[in-house]
Amino acid sequence: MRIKELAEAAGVDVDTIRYYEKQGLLPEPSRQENGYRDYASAHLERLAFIRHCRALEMPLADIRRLLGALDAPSEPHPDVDRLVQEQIDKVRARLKSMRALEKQLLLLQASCGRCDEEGTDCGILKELVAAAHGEACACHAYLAH
Amino acid sequence: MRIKELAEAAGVDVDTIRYYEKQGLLPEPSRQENGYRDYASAHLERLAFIRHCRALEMPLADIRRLLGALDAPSEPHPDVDRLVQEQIDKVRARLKSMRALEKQLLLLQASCGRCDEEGTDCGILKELVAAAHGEACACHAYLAH
DNA sequence: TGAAAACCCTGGAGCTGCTCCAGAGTCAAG
DNA sequence: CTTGACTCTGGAGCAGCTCCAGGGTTTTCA
Repeated sequence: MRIKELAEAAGVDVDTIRYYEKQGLLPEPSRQENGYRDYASAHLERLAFIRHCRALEMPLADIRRLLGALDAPSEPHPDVDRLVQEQIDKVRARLKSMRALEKQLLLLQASCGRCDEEGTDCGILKELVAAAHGEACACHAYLAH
Repeated sequence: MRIKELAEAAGVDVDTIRYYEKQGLLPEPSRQENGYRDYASAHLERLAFIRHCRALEMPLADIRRLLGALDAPSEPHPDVDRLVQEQIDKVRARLKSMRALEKQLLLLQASCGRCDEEGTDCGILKELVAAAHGEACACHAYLAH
């Protein structure tokens, strides 16, 4: 399989494949006589695994560990459980702050008094300035990242 | 005010201030005789505004536009409203995918059969491999970003 | 008084996870 | 035999910072 075939099969960019190889996530494939990379089905499997983990927003470093666990199936891999838990925690923290974010933005939007046409006295800008001034601004408190 | 004072007043890193200056978000302050930056309270105000917008996760380019609107209060600024709306849309899309993410991760976690101690037959890894194989995997469908 | 600590400057590299580009080689179709 | 599609490598670019090296300045305190 040449790189473009693999890319299409996995639904990723050709460059991404080469990037994963450079990062040590995908093993170097054998080469054809002309120097082109020559992939086997094992590569597609591994690439699909990586993409699935990425869809779960795991960082590449974590995926590397999972792959290591996959490669040594008979050894204990206490990391796996923890990685998933950490990922869940990350996602939940992010969810919380995104919900606060949405609320703030909606408030902000509501404060706008049709500034598009009038061109003056924009409620949104006023609100942002006031909020930046601080005392009454809750955002900075609970939007900490 | 020297840069560290400003940084502490706004709760940002000194480097971040210099970065904003380089990016044209913060006007260049005057300099003391020794070449140190010398900030006025207007800088603090502007920096607080920027940080507030960043807390709402607006990209710097959008903030630049808002600042432009602030600097020309008598002119019409039809962008402001739209920027806020776009930001709301972004946040909502992200919320949706994060919720799906959380669900997937919880399913994944539930599939683990105490692999930490046994060291073999990790349900999570099996699940990830199976999911990567594809047919029954919903993640890739609705986690598209 | 003098030394050490803490601050400031600039320019540039590093982080993540790709994506894109230049410049060159290879291969198949018309 | 030319055109177009593919491949290779190495490196730059994106966002939004953060950190570092190598130098100068100011403050502190013994």
